[in-house]
Amino acid sequence: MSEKNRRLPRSFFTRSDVLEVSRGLLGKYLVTDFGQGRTAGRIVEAEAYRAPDDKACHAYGNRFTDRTRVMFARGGHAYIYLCYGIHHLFNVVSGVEGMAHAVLIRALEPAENTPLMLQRRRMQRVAPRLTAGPGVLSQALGITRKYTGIDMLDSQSPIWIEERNAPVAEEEIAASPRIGVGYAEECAEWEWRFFVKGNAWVSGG
DNA sequence: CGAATGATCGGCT
DNA sequence: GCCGATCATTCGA
Repeated sequence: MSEKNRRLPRSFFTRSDVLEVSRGLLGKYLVTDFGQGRTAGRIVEAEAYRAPDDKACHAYGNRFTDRTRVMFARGGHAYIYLCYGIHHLFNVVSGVEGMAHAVLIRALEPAENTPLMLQRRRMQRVAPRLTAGPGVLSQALGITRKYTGIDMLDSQSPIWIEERNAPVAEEEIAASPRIGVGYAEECAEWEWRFFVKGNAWVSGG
């Protein structure tokens, strides 16, 4: 790995403020390599989820089940689950062990190996629907829920996050309520969705 | 064990 | 803009 492309350290993920981790992930690169070619995208949209007080979080009230178990692991693990029976949604676990915080990655700007992404998406040409949206970006990068629970700081991990020196300035970041969490009562209003203003790859919502 | 419910997407009108 | 797909997970009986 070159000096410019370096994996984020554990300390990036174990910070206690999941909102800071969410904003900090904008401009970082999500990379996968399952042995059939590396694919990568620059993160341009992310949402924070935080137990125990956030009703939109799967671990609300610190609910501990087989599915939510990995959210309680220390920052840097991957939490991936199936949504609407079809879509695999990728989250970055944050906080120290015992804190069930996670960041849903909602959109990527394609950065590496778009031919393989197009093939996985069964698309002919590059367009926003290639990676704009949490379900489609997982498909483009080959991420499925069988990888939930992996530690992305493990050197053997096929999924990881790196810095490539393409930072996002604070003033480029906008916030809004999270998408699709209308059921979460007062938590639905919290502006915990962060995205790069004006970026063409941000999902419509 | 049965029933309800999604942190969505894409096709059709 | 609306609507159906499709299934793991969760909770209550």
